[in-house]
Amino acid sequence: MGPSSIAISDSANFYVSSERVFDPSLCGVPVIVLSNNDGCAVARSDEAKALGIKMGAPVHHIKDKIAAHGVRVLSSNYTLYGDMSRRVSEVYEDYSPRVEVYSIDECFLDFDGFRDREAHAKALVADVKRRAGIPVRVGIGPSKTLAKCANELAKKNPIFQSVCDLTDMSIREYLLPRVPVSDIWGVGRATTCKLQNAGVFTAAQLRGMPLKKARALGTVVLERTVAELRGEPCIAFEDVEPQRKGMAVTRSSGTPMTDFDMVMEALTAHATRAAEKLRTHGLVAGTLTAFYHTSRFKPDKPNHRASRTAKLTPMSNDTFDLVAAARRCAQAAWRGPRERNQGGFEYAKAGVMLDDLLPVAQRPLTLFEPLKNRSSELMIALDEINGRFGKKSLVLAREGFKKRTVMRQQFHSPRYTTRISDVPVIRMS
DNA sequence: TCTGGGGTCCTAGGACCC
DNA sequence: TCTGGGGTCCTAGGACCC
Repeated sequence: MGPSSIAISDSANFYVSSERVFDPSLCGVPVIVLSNNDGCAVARSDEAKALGIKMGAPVHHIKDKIAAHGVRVLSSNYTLYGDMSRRVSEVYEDYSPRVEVYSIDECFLDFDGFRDREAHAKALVADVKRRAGIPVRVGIGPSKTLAKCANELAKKNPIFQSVCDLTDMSIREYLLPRVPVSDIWGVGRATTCKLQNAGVFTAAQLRGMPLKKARALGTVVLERTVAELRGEPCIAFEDVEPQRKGMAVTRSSGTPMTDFDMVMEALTAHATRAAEKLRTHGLVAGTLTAFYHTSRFKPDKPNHRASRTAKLTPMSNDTFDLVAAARRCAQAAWRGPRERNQGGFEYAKAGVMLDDLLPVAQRPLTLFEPLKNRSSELMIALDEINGRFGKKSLVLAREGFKKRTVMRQQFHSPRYTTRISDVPVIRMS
């Protein structure tokens, strides 16, 4: 049985807010945080949003704005954000018996049984600000979708002072006609278009759509959304983390990859990282897919997308196994003889995806497998060395020694919370 | 010059089987 | 001459999310 009152708390401009905790000079001024490779803006402060900087805007498209308004630009610092996320959810634990971590900056909270939900939420908002330094907003409702609607309303209307409660029917009657369908959780661009063509523009109108019609127009997902808008919860509260099904490590390359060895260096780095991720989660993978492709933003240049899948038998989380599989895939998909790139392709992105994941303990043994796995000790040593001396201290030679595959991260802030050497020295006088 | 990365779920359609 | 129907499993691709 799920809770009959659900809250969702989300952090405002989470990456920017995290940076501001440790660098107050970022407060009150426009700030953006960039994606990997410093490619585009993935987080913006309110001031940056006010300048018209859009989510996902390529940096080179907005460089005039950045210069003209003195926008502060930061590379993403996921170590910091991950740690701040943990601090915020620790506060949530004090305000709800059940917390579902939904994303790095959002948690669902079981809000059942609190006498004054709004006061409780406001206390939570103040406490997160005090203990973690992060501003959050809370939406409350009888289903996840209505809680999300409430959260949207709290975000967009300062009048709510960071908390909006849609549990009450009469309040829903007043507010749902004011929520556009495009703002509803689970309704994206394609569905918005279909709904509008059918004359459905608001959350209240969508709520009134017959379930069968919703299913025909969309899928079972839209049907669930309609039910949830009516206050009938269909999406479970998941406070135990479900077994993950796949994982991926993919990157755009700073410079175009023009020969097999360059592609293979990137794939080696990604397969290595993927194997590390598997080991941290105590998992093995049964399938590996390697891909590489040219840039979709250069339609005038020769275009090629390559992707191959290999079975990992036995299932594995060993760096050498994964790199070998990635190599087989890359080679099978390579156009022309290895030494030559016959199409003159400039590959812009490469990645490794893993599927059929299983906890190590449940790994099926194969007939000819040695009882003691030689490689696991090697992998433990590898992880320990890289843990102690820093990422990529020890890598496979295949990854290459040249700096060409290193990510561009020009504006990286210090790892304030996880590296003692990064903590700024404060001089007392 | 320079355009992110990592997930989940659903559906349709093909292959295969009896 | 007549040329089924129903089930499962798998995969690719779409849509959506943050």
